[in-house]
Amino acid sequence: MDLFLSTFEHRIDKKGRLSVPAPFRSVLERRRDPLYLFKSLTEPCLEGCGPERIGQIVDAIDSMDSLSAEVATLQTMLSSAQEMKLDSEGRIMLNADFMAFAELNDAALYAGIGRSFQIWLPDRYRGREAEARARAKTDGLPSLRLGRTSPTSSDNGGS
Amino acid sequence: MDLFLSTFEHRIDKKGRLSVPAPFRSVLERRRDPLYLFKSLTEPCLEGCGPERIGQIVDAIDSMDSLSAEVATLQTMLSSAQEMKLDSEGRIMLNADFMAFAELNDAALYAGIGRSFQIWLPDRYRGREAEARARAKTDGLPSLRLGRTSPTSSDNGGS
DNA sequence: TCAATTCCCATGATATCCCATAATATCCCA
DNA sequence: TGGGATATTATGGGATATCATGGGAATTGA
Repeated sequence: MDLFLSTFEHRIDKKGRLSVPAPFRSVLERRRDPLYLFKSLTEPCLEGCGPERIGQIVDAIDSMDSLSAEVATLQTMLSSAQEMKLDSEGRIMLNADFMAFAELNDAALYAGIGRSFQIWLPDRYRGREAEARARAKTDGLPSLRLGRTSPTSSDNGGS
Repeated sequence: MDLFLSTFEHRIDKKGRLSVPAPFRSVLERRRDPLYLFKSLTEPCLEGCGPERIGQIVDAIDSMDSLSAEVATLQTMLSSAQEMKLDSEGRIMLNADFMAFAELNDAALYAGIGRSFQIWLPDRYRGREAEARARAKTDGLPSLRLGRTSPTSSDNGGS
């Protein structure tokens, strides 16, 4: 299984070009996948993935009640999605909408989160990371009971 | 079952290279596993493991509510995780983020803890070990509840 | 025609490959 | 069982390849 992992900070040059991290490129190339970007629904960042994740969203919409609010939400994701073409050096160009949405200017931070990755304003990302680590220290780690979905964390700080 | 056990101290050379202890390498080779490192969520050290642990985190994220704080925590783990490529001599290169996080400079201490291992600043590790032994002397041994894998040490004295 | 892309090449920094070496551990055979 | 021979390990250095990045020129599009 090859995944998008680790973080990379890259500059956005005057022409608006941004290198895709080489490890991310090789994941996509190995799968012969194009790269899609879309605006995150919940955070001020962009999300990147291959076609299979886009397909999952499309399938989810097909299987849901077309009148539900959730469908509208997923459609919003799709309508911001865009297939990115890489130049011969492995760079993408972010359109003005993407740049404004994530409030990027001259640098971007890629954060690999497994099957997809995010693109953040570097300082904003680092702030979030610090928060998450502080939370983990006080609240403890999420229990990794694998193969089980138990969002009901009846957690208690029991020593 | 082969496990990561014992401790090893190795130098980090001027190029940032660090040998992986031969016993740890042979565990990974026997399983044909690549090596992953990520920043600990609770301690100033790096954690090393095989792909199955990473896969568990990815799957856990997919099965949880994407807005929960726990997902954010798990994503923080993944975005610091990295597949390490070993050179022909069995060394890894620690990036600047890893070095800074664990406050390493010219030496590192590997501590095998079974299914995974940790990488520490040697002096800091030895301090923790002394504390743990002192605690055991006053508090007694934790009861060994077998059959549980919990990498979390839920409470730790401040530091 | 002008502006915005896309293509192509240049470059410095950095990682990777390959070789060498000293110290230690392991083997082998008397 | 001992002790020399051989392999393994950790470590270092030079040469080479890769990567991120920048800029000029060609191309597109309106």
